[in-house]
Amino acid sequence: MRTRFAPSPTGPLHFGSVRTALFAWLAARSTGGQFILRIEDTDQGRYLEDTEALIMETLLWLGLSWDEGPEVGGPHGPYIQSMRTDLYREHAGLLEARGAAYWCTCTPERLAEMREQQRAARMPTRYDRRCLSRQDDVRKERAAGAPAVLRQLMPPGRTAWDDVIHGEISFDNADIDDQVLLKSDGFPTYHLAVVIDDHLMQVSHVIRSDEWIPSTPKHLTLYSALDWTPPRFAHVPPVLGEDRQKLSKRHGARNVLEYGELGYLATAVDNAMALLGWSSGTEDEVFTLAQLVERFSLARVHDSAAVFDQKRLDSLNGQHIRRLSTEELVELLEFWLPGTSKETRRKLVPLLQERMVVMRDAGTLASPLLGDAPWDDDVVFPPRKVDAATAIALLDATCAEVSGAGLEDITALRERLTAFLDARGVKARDGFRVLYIAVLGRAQGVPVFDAMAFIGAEKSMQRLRAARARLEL
RNA sequence: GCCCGCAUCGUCUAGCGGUCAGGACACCACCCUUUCAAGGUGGUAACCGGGGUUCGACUCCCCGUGCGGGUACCA
Repeated sequence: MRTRFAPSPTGPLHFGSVRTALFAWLAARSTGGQFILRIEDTDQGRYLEDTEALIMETLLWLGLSWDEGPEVGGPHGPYIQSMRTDLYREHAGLLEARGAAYWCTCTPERLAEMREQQRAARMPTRYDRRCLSRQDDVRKERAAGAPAVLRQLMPPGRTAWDDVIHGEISFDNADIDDQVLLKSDGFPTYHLAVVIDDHLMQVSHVIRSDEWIPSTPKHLTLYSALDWTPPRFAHVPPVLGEDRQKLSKRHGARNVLEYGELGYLATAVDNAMALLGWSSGTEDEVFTLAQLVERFSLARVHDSAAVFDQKRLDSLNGQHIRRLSTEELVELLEFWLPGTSKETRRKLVPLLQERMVVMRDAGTLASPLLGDAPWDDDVVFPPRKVDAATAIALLDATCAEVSGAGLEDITALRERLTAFLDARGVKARDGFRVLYIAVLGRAQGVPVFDAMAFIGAEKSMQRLRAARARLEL
């Protein structure tokens, strides 16, 4: 199977567009085929500087490498449409010679007016083929330098195909417009370019977003006029935002790369995207990219739109973090806990791993251990169910224990302090909250005794005494 | 307006004529527990509506409704 992802460089990639890329990539990889990246920059007006680089960076971050495309090249290049204009013009000429396309000199103004009238008459809006019946005049106008476009001549009949996702879909050709193939600036439209490129690049399965369904008959007609065997089409449903609107740039859809900056693992993002419209058929849902390759099949891709759920991503990210080996996490943490040694991170991992939702959480969790533990002003101290006298006694007892027995055996330390609280009729869960606040500056976080062992006896006692001082005021 | 697609818990989904309609996220409760998490157990929660077809419809067909998309010299 040969698939491709063909984005236009009009902005960063969001969850919806990357999901389509993931499916195309997975389809190719899971069948031992090739994945092609092609940049569709035929619209000069919407082109946005630097987005090719952004697109490639995004795909690479997610682990979606391409076999053919920009940078890596390939046997069917170039893989940037603006560098293939000769190819498009050549085939456009062929189409014209075969009577499958004709020139049109209608002005945008006339076209707009025509559509307005059709709409007012409750008719479908389509080009009325005025120029088709006056081709001699059109030829003269073009010779005189009049701007013109090449239009596809939609033949009568019906066009149908067996969509991989949707099954049989068919259109009455009469409902389909004579699509512009070559714009007056000489550039091809998407419709011409996509057909030529997919064929020349030997794409076997066109996996693209649902929104292309209405133009597929145009493409199929082109394949037929060119005497080419069309590829299979797989139109994947859209990804919707919480507002049930299709994810789009103007709708605040986030640049996928931002998830990385927020501390999401690429593999978790891949996993979350795959689950939007695909399911394994088993009850397993947590997969790495490699595991997705093993299980993926286009046949199990859904045909209805999916609403993106951030909570689900969070959950998946936490699960992927927990599945990391200590060494893997130690590596990854280097970026999130700058300035720490590998040894330090190794000691931290057991305390952090099961508490992180995103990598960024490591910083929050570890900060009281790596630096100061600023007091959280919202915290109630002493905490509920513990009076000041008990809190002071506990703090003193802890200090005495630490200076005496040290922090070698925190299990024994905990047991002695539990007994201490017991004797005073205070539940350990309530009493120890005092220690959490004293040591971490807040009521929750990594386990206190581990925290004390980490920062050492000296610093621990300092914090315990500082907390005690607050109670005496 | 015209054309096309889609429709199961709040969300992602399993289901492919006969199921107590299953799982996950979220939510709630309990257990575990030095906090918070994690983990465990249990719970609340769904087949858009109406007609058919059939002994039997979530599953098939039709209509309606809703949502999404297309209707550009944008992709």
